[in-house]
Amino acid sequence: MAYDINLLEDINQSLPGLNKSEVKVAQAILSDPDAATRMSIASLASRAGVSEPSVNRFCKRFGASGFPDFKLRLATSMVSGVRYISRAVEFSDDIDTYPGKLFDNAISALVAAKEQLPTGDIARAVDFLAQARRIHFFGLGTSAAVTKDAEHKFFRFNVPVTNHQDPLMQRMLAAAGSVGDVFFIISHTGRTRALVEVAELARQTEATVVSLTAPQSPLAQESDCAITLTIGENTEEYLPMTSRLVQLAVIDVLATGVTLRRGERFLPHLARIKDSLKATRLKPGYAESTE
Amino acid sequence: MAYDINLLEDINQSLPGLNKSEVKVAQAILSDPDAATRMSIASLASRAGVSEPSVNRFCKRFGASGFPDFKLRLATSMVSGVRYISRAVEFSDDIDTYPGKLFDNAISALVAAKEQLPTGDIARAVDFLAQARRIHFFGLGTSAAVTKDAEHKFFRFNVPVTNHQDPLMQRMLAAAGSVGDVFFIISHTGRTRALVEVAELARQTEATVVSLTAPQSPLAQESDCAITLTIGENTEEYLPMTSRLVQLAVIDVLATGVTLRRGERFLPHLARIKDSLKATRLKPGYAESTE
DNA sequence: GATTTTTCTGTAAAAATACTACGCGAATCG
DNA sequence: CGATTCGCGTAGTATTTTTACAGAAAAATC
Repeated sequence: MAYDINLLEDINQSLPGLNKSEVKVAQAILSDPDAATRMSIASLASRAGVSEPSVNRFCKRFGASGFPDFKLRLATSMVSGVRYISRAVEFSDDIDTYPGKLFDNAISALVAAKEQLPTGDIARAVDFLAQARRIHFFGLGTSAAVTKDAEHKFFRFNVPVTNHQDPLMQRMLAAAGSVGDVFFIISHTGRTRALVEVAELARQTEATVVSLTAPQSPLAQESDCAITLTIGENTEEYLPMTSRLVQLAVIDVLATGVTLRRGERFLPHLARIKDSLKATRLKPGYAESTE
Repeated sequence: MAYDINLLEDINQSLPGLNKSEVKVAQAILSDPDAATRMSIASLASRAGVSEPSVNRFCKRFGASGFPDFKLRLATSMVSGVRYISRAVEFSDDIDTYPGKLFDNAISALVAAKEQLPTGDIARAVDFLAQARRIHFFGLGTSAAVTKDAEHKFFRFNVPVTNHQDPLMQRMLAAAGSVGDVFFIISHTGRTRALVEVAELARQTEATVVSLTAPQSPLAQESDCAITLTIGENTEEYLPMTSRLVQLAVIDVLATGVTLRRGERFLPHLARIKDSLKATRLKPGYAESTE
């Protein structure tokens, strides 16, 4: 139901072009939007100092079918509004505020990513990965941690997996690519020269280049299959945060895709890998995960 | 207004303990929650095959003041675009289902973690980290990728940071700990013997042990400061997923905490680090992130 | 197994809420 | 200055929601 992402913003912006009574309604809503979602049309009218039909007209002006519908939109747009915007950490934030903000940002990044998942490309990437004879995960900087995680997931599929941060190693391996080699390159910007060049080198061989990066970036263009996502990394921030989370989630999706492709008979294999860790644990109580 | 984030999940879970007609209402809502937010109580009642008061009672049972209030909650709880119900991936899932499920799981893990954040422990951990003379990030298995990320964040604070996956290196460093050394140990289970032993070794020195792990785990008990979270890693799954995401988010929180502690005069330093990457990019258009 | 008690559920009426039609008054334009 | 348009509120109507109550079903007790 693609409602307006931010109805409040809309109201605020159209404030100048509104009638006298409509302005009153707008102000009443803006002054306490949360309360507005729980009021009856009568209460809101009296709080704004106007008549009920004025409120109703106001609602219709903003595309709602009536007052209840308007309240619904207002409520939903506020949730998403909180999620999508204005959660930058300030220096004045204390311990009770900034952790929540950071989590909200992370959550909204995932929500946003979920909505723009390029399913087709993911399916193709799964194809490539499932059939790979060998997989190389390459990334630099922050994305290096993601490739490490990817390595950790994919070795389970009984495919040789490498993971290099050294650009020279990356180049050599890329140049030595052959049929069945998949070079999986992760770069948030898709503009890191070293990685784009690796992609170019690999393309000149028979190998396949799959990337997880930004749309229309040089890296995406150099790839046989590019999974591209626009992640609103808060540009104010000096520490990169949300992009890795999304990248990791995508890696999860790909690993799961390959698992599904392998079918149920593959589960015992995964279970064996997991069980192998039991002995490393104190009190074998529950030994669920790899860590 | 802290509504339940996952009203749908709530409904789904209380399904067994409901009356006959309430079950009907629940099913009607669950089958198309989006439509339910736009229906009148009469339509919903007839669709569910019950009377209007039954719907009303149903709403009140879930903490709403009445039907309109219930619709509001339902709508807001759904906005996040997340069907918290989905959960486990099935082998019958296709490309259009399982990615969404995985993202939903990731999102709900973060939401859950956000609600149980041990703020006090986080504040103490930030204290330790901000004053550290040296920081060692240790983890094994999946958590190793997280420590890699942590290393990547914390070196920016001009503190020597190490990150070892080799248990022997970990032990030696731990044994050599001294005042000002912080050993930050990440383990989802908190029962990995090698890591618990490292914590013990470090505790015997003047160093500080901070851990990110499970509540009441041996590792948590061996720590000067333990950030503990219960993360519902789906035990059916054979690939660990959500725990790393949460761990990464917590690392973000800690890094941000240290940044805030350093104050605004520290920003230019971070900006310089970021700028240093510009030269590695093609078309210097926008060079926002470390990757 | 019958009876009492409790719990559930629907009917119907009352209350609350939202909408429409209409008309008055102010602003605008000729 | 008059005519027209537009904005706004009043009052009535329609819709929706809630409450009160009573019958039916289920559970508990004897």
